[in-house]
Amino acid sequence: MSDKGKSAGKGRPRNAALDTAIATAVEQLLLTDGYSAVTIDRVATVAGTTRTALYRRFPSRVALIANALARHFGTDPAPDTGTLRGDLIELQRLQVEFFRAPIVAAGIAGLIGDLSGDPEWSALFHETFMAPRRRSTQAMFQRAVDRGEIPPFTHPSVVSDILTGPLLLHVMLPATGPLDDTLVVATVDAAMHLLSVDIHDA
Amino acid sequence: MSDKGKSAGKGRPRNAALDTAIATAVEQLLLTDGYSAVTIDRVATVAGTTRTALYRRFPSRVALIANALARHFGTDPAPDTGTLRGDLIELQRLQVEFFRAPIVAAGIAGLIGDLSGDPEWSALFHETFMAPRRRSTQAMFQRAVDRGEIPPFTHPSVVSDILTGPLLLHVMLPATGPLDDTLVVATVDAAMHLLSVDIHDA
Amino acid sequence: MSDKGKSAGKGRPRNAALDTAIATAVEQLLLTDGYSAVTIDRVATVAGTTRTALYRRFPSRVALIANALARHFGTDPAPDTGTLRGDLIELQRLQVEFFRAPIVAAGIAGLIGDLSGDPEWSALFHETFMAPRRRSTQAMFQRAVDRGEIPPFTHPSVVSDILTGPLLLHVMLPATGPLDDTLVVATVDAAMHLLSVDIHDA
Amino acid sequence: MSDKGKSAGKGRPRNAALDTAIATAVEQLLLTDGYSAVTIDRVATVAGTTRTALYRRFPSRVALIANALARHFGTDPAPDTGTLRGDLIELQRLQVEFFRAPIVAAGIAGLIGDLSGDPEWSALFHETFMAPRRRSTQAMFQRAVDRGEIPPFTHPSVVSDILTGPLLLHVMLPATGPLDDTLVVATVDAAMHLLSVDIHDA
DNA sequence: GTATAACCGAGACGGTACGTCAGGTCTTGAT
DNA sequence: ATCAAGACCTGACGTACCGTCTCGGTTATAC
Repeated sequence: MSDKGKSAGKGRPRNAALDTAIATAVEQLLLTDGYSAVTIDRVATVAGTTRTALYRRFPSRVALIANALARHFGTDPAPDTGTLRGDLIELQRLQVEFFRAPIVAAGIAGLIGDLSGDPEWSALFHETFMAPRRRSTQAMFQRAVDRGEIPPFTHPSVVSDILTGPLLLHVMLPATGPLDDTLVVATVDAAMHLLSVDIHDA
Repeated sequence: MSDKGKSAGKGRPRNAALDTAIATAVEQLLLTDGYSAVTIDRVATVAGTTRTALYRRFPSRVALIANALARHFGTDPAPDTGTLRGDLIELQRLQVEFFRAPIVAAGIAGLIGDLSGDPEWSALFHETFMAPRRRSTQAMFQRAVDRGEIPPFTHPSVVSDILTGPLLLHVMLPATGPLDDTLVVATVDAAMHLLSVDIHDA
Repeated sequence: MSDKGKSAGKGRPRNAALDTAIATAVEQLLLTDGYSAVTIDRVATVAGTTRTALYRRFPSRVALIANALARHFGTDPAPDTGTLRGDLIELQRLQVEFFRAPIVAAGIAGLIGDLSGDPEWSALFHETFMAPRRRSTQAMFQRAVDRGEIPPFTHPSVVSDILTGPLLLHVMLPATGPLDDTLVVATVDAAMHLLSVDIHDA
Repeated sequence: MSDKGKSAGKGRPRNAALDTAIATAVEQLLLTDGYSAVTIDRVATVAGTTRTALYRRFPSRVALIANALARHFGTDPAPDTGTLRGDLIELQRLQVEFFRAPIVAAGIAGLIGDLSGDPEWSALFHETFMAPRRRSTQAMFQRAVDRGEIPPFTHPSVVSDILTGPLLLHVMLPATGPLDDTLVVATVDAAMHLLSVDIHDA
């Protein structure tokens, strides 16, 4: 999502302090003044640098913000507690942690909004923030099948939707209330049910 | 969400043809060029009028677009088929119909993104697009309780989240795939389960 | 310069109170906020009426302001003191009185500026504010010739220019200093000299 | 009157071609369509650039036009012909040349009008266009005094008023007729007279 | 006494310009 | 190759005027 890791050795090296100054500036602006306040100009000013330096690192405003959110996207290994329910609870705990991070909560709606309409960026966003968790979720299901906990399931992605969708809803529309533990339990519960019965039996 | 219906009789009346020309222009731009193309300037040009006429009707770009989406928000009465499952299926059918409308699909992500950070607008959006359906859903649950289909339930809003969240996820991130019937059935199934058992039993 | 005096008897008569309210509003705005503040909207608001009523009286903003200044344009008869010098002194006194009126001082530069480029309006302005005094000045010169005070003069208009030009300069460019009596005496002096000698003798 | 000559070496230098394109555009619009046609928008369009580039150079429309006129303001040294009369004739020739320049004739009335009410801008205008000539005029008088041509004079500025005022009057109100040589001779004549006699003797 | 006509208030309408802000690119001199 | 600085074009923002128009309602005179 960024251009980091360019320095191949030739010319003047990147100023590492700038990298962090920029990241800090983005976060600060996002938290204090909201998504719309995160402009290239203001980030540069707050970071004490110039537009040029920003564009050398990020190709666009969206990339800049996406990168800031990505820093808060845990790369924890897929949970493997031995039971499906334990795995799911842990998974949701991780997801909630991500969505509840103030920077994520402040930025994700605007980011998705700005992405919408551009399939390329949209796909990249999905691949960065959604796909990894979805993939580890699928593996989790497979382990449960292998253990005999649940029967083979033919529509695993809808379960991911039910796990993630309600969380996203709460993050994007704060008027729906806080992202609390009741939601974690309920989504896990629902997922367990869908995984236990064949969907067209229901 | 708009200023329509203002005229108390005084002054020159609004040109109704303009109202529709504007709405049409918004839809057209949204569908052909995407959310970011829906600027006050372009809408005015396409509608064959001026910025002034737009600002007379809508206080901001957000209101303009929200109004266009609201036109596609069905005000159908809460479904009442006699059975909880039938009600839920019908509810989801309505929701999917709304989210699948090309204009809604094209505009909702950007709209929610632009709303984020402004609690007032955010609340208004929620009240306009989310709350009505949520309220009729609660009534639906109550009827099922009265009929003895399900036990009293203490967290009805999480069920609404599980019904709506996954749909929103698919609309906003097209990379997750189309909004198909599998999702309808799965969400209804999950909701039925959550309503049948007490949540902390699960 | 205005449309006053229209009432031919038939319909509802003009509200005379509005006429004065408008004139007062123009003067007030001109004096307190300057020429650029005298907009149709603001005048209407301050006068407690509407644009419509203004446009019924004046065809344009310029006419509105010109009318306000004209109210301060004395229609005193051409002075006739018996001597040329006495006449000239009196004439300059009248001119200074006009140019020093706060409303005139505040409005004339802007008015002439807005007129510039439109020969029709420009001619009307000249005819209204300049020509009358110029004509009575010519008559004054003729009386002096008849009395034998001065020889016949072939370029009387340049004398008018020398009498009026310096006053206008001071009104339009306050940085040149106040419009004081020294200027009156000097201009009269200069005019007397020009009238006494033939110009190509000098 | 402008922001030119800013570059201290840093950053991308101003595009000099733009400077001239803008000046040309202003002159063209002023001459063909008049003062009121000289808007930021139109100048930018005609100059083939953008509003932004204009605002980078001039803080306002007034500054833009003032700058265009200033280009036609001769910086010729104070005339020194050896005789007061010769100096005055030469001075008036220069003034007439300035006021008769089509751009000046087209723009000065509007410019002074827009300035009126803003003492700061008004003073700057006076300092730019009026004061230099006035100062060299004072020096001219002093030389004549030194030569013994005229007695010491205590109100030199009124003579400047009489020299410039009538010219300005003719430029601003074309209905008073063209700015011809008769006016030059008459104003010089009047000035000579005022300088030769003590003013309160007259 | 009832047309008719001009007024009044309110406010919408198409235009045009304003001055600002943002995005993303390019150019310069210096490190 | 990086950095700070800043110019450049593009395009949108929201506001303010202008002068015109269309309403409903109100006086007046004139038939």
